[in-house]
Amino acid sequence: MARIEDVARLAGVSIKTVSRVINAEAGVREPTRDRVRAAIAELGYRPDPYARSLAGQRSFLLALVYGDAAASYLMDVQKGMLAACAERHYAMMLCPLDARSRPQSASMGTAARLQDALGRARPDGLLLTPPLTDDADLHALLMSTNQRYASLSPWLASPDGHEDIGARMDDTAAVHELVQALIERGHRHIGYLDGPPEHGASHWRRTGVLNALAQAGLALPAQRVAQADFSFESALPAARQLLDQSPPPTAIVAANDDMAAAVLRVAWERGIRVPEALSVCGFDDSPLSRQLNPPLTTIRQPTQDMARTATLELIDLIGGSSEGHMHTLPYQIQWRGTVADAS
Amino acid sequence: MARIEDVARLAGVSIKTVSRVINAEAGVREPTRDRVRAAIAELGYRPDPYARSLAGQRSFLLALVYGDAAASYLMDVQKGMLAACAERHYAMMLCPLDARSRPQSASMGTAARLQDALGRARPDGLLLTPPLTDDADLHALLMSTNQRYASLSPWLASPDGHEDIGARMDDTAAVHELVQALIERGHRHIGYLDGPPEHGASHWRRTGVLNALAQAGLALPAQRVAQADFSFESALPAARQLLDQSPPPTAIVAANDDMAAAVLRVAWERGIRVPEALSVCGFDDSPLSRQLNPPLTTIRQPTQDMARTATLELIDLIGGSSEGHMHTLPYQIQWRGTVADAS
DNA sequence: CGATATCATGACAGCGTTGTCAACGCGCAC
DNA sequence: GTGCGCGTTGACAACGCTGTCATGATATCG
Repeated sequence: MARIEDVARLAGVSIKTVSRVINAEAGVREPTRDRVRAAIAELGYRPDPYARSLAGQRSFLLALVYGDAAASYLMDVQKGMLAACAERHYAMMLCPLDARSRPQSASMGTAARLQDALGRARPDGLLLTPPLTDDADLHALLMSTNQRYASLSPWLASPDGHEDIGARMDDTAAVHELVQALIERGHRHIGYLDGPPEHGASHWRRTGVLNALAQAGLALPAQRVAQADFSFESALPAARQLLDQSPPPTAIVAANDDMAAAVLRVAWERGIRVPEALSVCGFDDSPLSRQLNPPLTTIRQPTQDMARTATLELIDLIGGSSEGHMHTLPYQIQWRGTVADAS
Repeated sequence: MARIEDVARLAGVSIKTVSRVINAEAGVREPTRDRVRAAIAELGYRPDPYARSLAGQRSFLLALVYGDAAASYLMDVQKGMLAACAERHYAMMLCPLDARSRPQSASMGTAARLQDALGRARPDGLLLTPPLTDDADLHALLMSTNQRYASLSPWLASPDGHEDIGARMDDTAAVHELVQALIERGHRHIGYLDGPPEHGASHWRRTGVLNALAQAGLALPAQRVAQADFSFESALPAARQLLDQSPPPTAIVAANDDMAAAVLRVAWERGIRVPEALSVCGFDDSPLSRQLNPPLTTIRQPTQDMARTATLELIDLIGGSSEGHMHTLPYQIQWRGTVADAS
């Protein structure tokens, strides 16, 4: 494998000049630069990333930090982040903080597990995905160690003066718009299938339901709300509970697609026709939503774009060319086969 | 941040001895080892991974190399690989080779893209997932650069003398068993929804169908086979094509769950009742298969275990404690609601 | 009891880059 | 002609570890 020294010899310059060319630093005359580039190409030289990291105090490595999340969501996050990494010549590593991936550390908190993982490879920055964006210990650790990081969702209970960095979408507005449309189509008995209350996602989406109902002069009685943990299985009993009420809801909004699928399952089991007798809405626009029968009405979250945007923001933050912003990306309601006028 | 020198001073030993303790090398007396460990704990010392990589010529980094694959499958692969990495103190990076993640390199072949990616971070070993396991250029590149790697599926067209390393399952036997059971339940008109012919997965699964039919004295006429690319969308026209034949098939086996979902969609559109009028089977046991209505009969692939096993094998290969084996893990047929006796 | 083998430990030279700072060459002003 | 400043380049010391090999201490053996 060629080293920088070989390139320098071939180009007839010092290794420092080669280093300058590699790092696109100023102060190298164009002809010299060209000679060096030619030498690099001829030798097929690739700078050793470890030597670079050691000497330069930066690794060109970003880590994706995540807990338990739906496969399709996480996959989109990875794609977006990888796209940004490819654009800026960064590499990307995975840093799962859920207990299952690291059985031996089940007793540690998320912050401790993160610290442990960061010892093994030292990324220049981190991208946090929900629900970890609501983990106060994690924020505290990252801020105290002066780690650069971006988030894919604002910190729900962030202290005063904290500025989120990354990208988000307006969950509340999206759900508001969705529920408003349901109301316009005649629905008055609308059920809501919520996620864990400590998750920002649950909070913002629930707020959207409440706002839309309140605006129409409607209330959300306790028996029209059920709670689960965003998983299909956990949502089955919750969906049954909602459908057991009388009068039954004519529409159910779930905080994500997996839970909406559970509503569809229960309706199928009971012979309740969707959308004729029951409208169902999800959130995420996962592949699942298109594969269900009938296809699910849901809110498209621009997950890939958000991840890419947040990652670029993170890279700029690391490079010092930005102080860090939180970008808000547009959602889109996907009207599909699970919604009809209230009968 | 503490360095090895600080630990050495505190423990009253040389840095080399600390290095020995960190790397669990032999030749350090137990009391000394304890003093060093205590010093490490007291300082909260974490060896710098880049210095380690530079000096030691190894990175404790593994890369997952993949092309286009279903989200849930890839997620399981990641989980299994991450579990193995955590056990052995390796870090893991992602190396997607599909064109979308690296738009600017759309014109490069997979081998060239891999080479490009390997320049950015130099993993000690790679894990290849299908369908890249069938990419001859990739194998050639890896073997010529003497890279260690393992695969999650054998190389379909491997040259003589090539020994696959990693983990697999017996696709052919699984599908054989599944189709045999369909035949026993009275099905005689069985359709098969195939994947791309150049994929090993397509080949082995199709072979399973053929074997089972042949064993029962049945043939697989051309009009009972349709082809798609493993995606839901691509399988919709293929499913229609199968159901347009007369007599229509009483059962359709798809080469994966997404394509089986497409069969369910078309049946739903046409009012064909599943399983009463049509039995449907998938392959993968993805979350989707459980969320469809009715839930899909499918073959459980122990993806996570396979990935973990293959990764451990890879690590042993890197460490020289194994010459590399291909492990075969057991499958399991998940009988669910989409199969009934032929009417 | 001395010679030799074995074990535990340390000194020191890399590993392949980047950062710092000095040196050099050249043009321009006085 | 001399001096100054700027743009360009290079020498060399880090960066924080591991590998090699020498050294001293201890155990083994005849």
